[in-house]
Amino acid sequence: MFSAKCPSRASLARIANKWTAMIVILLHEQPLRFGELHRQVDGITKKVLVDSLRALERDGMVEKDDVHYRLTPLGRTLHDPLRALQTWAESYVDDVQQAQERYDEAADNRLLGVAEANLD
Amino acid sequence: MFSAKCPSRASLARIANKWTAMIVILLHEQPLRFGELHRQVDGITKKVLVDSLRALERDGMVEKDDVHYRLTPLGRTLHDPLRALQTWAESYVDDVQQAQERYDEAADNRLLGVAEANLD
DNA sequence: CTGTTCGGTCACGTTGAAGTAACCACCCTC
DNA sequence: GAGGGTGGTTACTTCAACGTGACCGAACAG
Repeated sequence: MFSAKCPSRASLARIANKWTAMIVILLHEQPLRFGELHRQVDGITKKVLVDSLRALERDGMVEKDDVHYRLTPLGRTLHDPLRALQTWAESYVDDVQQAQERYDEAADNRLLGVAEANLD
Repeated sequence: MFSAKCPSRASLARIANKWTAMIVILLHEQPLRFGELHRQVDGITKKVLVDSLRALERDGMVEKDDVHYRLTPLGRTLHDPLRALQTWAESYVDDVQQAQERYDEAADNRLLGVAEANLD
């Protein structure tokens, strides 16, 4: 798994990505047309949405039935793990932001310290 | 959450990434030194490992105690969701690979079909 | 039959993540 | 005090992801 050429690591790289997560979570609620997906995943460009959907189709997670994209059975098994990630992100945003502020402030203080030292 | 400027989406983007997943899973077993991490995460370069660890420290998920990197309490809450992703990847690699082969073969056949049509 | 929306494709250009290699301070040993 | 391992930093390059805008065929609306 931690070996560079292990296919399960490639597989992890494919699913551990924000577009995959958002698309799978949206399609789990209901099949959607291209345009509906495009509107719901705010800020995604057509190109990136097309590329993401093609990749998900290739990996057997999404299929297109006429005009609607829907999860395959394989894709449905992915929903819970990805949903858990999303839930984590929503639950702990604040802690993450506070940690970032503390870290950046500490970095600023270190820079100030260096500047003061240079004044000596 | 699906809004482009929502901070929880930024947060999701940060944790939904293969290096984050591998590092958090390894550090959950035990604190590790830089060199030990570097050896276990096969194929990662020093630069990328340094960058990833700095980002995780900034986000308050990892802290460095003397020479050992360890998960913070916040980082520990991330383990289960990421572990679930890893488990999924290991469980379904074969299905994904088969889907890819089918998809690529179908694409080849479409190309052949076009070539035949051109012969007419 | 004209215009419009939908679901793309194509040909770029730009950005950000990752690779490469050289260098460095610190510690340890011998 | 010379040499090796550890834990980085720095500068430069490469590559994949993403953005942009123009175009296009099919469907449908008027």
